[in-house]
Amino acid sequence: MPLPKKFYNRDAAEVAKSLLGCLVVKKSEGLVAKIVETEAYYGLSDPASRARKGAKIMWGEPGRAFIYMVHGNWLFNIITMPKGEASGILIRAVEPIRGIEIMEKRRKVKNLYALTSGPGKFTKAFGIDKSYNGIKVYRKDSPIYIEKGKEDDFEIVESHRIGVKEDLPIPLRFYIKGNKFVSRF
DNA sequence: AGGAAGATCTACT
DNA sequence: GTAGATCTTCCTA
Repeated sequence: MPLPKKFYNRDAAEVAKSLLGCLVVKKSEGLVAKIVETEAYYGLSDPASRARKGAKIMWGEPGRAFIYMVHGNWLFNIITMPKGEASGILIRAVEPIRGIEIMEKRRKVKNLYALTSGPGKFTKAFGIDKSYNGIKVYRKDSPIYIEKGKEDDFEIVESHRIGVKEDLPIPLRFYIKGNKFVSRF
């Protein structure tokens, strides 16, 4: 059961925290991974967000995937908040559950922990590119969707964002404490 | 048409 | 830990 659309219709930081422990599913290849690290991005008031540069990003509809290219890497975002806010969540790292062989083949690395421990690594392992831009992650018939994971017991750690030129003074990065697949500690 | 920038990755010291 | 590579989009001439 994918998470409902209204799940994303909240504050970005709230959604980011709720998303930890949830599963990303790519139906066509049977890939499943657990989300272990996220970052929240706000549109207009956020100096790090590119939403302020171009208006193309303002999809307005929560629960849609937004694919963004930087440094030759695709980054996978999910739009949150009601229309016009242009804010969203970046998936920074996941833990592979199913379809590991496919990911390994695509990534060409032998270290399991290097498979998906980074935004660009995750998209490459899942074979995500621009053609996935705008898909609805709350619909089961989408090529990729998010569903609720088991009620795992874990602690959420908050910290500053990574690699951002100009960060906001508040912590907007969230990850599962002690998880080996987090990109940085 | 050209160039700069950017939420990264990898390899090497 | 740090430098260099790499690629697409957007901005300016």
